[in-house]
Amino acid sequence: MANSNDRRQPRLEDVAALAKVSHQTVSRVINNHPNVSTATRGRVEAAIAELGYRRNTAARSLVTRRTQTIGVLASELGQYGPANTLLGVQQAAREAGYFVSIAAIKGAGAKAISDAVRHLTDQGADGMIVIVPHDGTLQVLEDLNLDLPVIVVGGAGEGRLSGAMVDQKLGARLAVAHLISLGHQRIGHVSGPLDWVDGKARVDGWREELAEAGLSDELLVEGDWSAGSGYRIGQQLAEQRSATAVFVSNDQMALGLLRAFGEKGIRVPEDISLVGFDDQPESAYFMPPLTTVRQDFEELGKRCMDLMRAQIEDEAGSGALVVKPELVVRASTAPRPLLS
Amino acid sequence: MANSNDRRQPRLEDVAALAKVSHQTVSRVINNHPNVSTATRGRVEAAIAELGYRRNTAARSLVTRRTQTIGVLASELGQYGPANTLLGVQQAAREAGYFVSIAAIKGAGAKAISDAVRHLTDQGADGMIVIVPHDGTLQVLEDLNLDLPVIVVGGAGEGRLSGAMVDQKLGARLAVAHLISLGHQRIGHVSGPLDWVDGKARVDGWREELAEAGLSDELLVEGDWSAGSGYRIGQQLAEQRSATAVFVSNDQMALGLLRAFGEKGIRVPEDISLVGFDDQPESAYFMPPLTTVRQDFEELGKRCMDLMRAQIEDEAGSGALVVKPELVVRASTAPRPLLS
DNA sequence: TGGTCTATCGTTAGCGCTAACAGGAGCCAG
DNA sequence: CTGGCTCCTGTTAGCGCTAACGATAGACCA
Repeated sequence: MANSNDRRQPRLEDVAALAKVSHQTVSRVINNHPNVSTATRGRVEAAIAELGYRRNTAARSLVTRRTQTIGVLASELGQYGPANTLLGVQQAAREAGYFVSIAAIKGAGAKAISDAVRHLTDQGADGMIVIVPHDGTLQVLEDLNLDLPVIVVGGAGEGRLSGAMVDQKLGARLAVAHLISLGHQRIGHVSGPLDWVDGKARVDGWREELAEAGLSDELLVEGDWSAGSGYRIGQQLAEQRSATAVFVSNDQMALGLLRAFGEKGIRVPEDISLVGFDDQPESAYFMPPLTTVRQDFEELGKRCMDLMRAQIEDEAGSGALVVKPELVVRASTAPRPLLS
Repeated sequence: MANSNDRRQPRLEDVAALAKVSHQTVSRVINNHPNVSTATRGRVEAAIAELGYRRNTAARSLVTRRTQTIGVLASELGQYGPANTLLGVQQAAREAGYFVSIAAIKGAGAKAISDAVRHLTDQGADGMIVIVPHDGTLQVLEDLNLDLPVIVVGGAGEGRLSGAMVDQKLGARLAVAHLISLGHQRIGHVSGPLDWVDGKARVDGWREELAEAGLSDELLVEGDWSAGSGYRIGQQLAEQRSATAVFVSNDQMALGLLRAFGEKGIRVPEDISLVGFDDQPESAYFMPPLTTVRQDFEELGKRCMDLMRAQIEDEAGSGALVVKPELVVRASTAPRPLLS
């Protein structure tokens, strides 16, 4: 197939020669400029196809000062949520003709963040999407005062740094409302770290729903998102026995609670009800299957990318910025036990 | 700080003017060429620092025909293994001064793959790392006959397409050997899809270890990696009751089995032992905590990136290509029950 | 002293593309 | 028939960088 004298990639000039036009006309065809006659357009397109021409991105970037690259700054990429958000971003980006370059960071140290940001700007990223929903990170980014569009996934909407988000507060309220509707009155909460945007928002939602029902919001314990922290907290809660239901800020911690309760002989949902958050695929196979709040991370990523595109191309943002979460009722919740 | 008349990014020329040398000398300093006197080098570096100069990647790529970008082709990026492999790749890449651009695909259709590959080559990737350990994918890639280095994570080592891998067969044998050492003789296997490289390798390991012990390898069921498939298969196995131990090809399917067994009143590990594969962080909090085979995905990604770098820069590959897995014994395995 | 060699630095060309301008053909009104 | 317009196409310059070659000065040896 390939020409054995395989010199190198064809360039505009080669296409132009074959189509008997100037290289500029070929450029016009590629970029969909008007004012190209149908006839020559056809000849050019045929030549492009024949040579298998592909535009050189570096050359184009050099002159347009655009790389068509979106940098994604992410921590915890190994986790379900961030990984799937990245997936959504990538998909939307590719459809829109953008490349996605990633920079992962461990922890949220200022240096790690600025190094990663620099890495992305060195590549000439046209914009940056941040999947590090951690207060400290936002502050560092704010201070860096970048001169390119920055979208923060789940961003708080305050200041310049914002983006699409899942309505965390609503999700939390759905969970708590579900528990209240089952008759529970002492509803605890195992939160994520409180310096994480999402963690805090879920606490707020839990509080608000309780307040409206006139219930107490005393029972709050802070975890670190990991199953291990859920396990340790579960052991404490098992000692106290002060709640009949717990809203847990993610499914992994809920798994930890489940095991701690199992070991202490506390039955879920007979003795205590549990609601998680995220709806990872595995959660349907916990014992018992976990009632949880589903958030569509992929959709979230897509929305963020759409927003990014609107900013870069100076169009009006189209889609809604808030993704609605959804309660998925399974078997870890039941009516409040009579005694207790 | 910044000059209020903030024109644009400084370029070589600006640095050169400030340091009173030619732009070429600045280029030499940046690229660590020899034959630059210490004095001028110092002046140039000072000028670079003062202006905050950063080299323009597009311009450099245009002339060097290198983008310093590694494309990562991945499916199932939402899963624990691939996501963490990507993490390792990214980390090693950044340390080596490479950018990482991703293209995710759903499924393994030939068109999806070639579109993604084209997307990466359009960006001018210097090399491609493939995290799609699926036979069909490898075939498609082979047929595309790309003229850039391609590293396949977990690659079979056959033909051009290979890369670093975790020794899957060894991992499977560790798992089975552990079960045998506990006295089990009827050891089943729930495999991953058999057209996945890893899935097949684990079946082979299971077979080999059984054969050496003179045990039967009749009990093989194919899953699809998901917890759901594990659940369905678990229900079947619970009916049959033909094995005292099952080696499951990943932790998620093991979770499904666990739940199916739990529902049928089959106790793990008292009635049946279970070994998983992967050692996801959650597996320690299953009920019971899962004995499994740990593979270090991040290390795997790093090794692949090292290999890539060696290929691009024409050095001898340094590190070992095979990462050793490790058996993690927890509570889902126990000696063979006496009756049965 | 003169020639050669080496270390250091400058000059020139060009990577492949797009923006800006220039030019020519066709059309219409006066 | 001419001026001015529109539509299409070509020519030129330059994005910021590195490779290749040229030039200069000092070192070193015969």
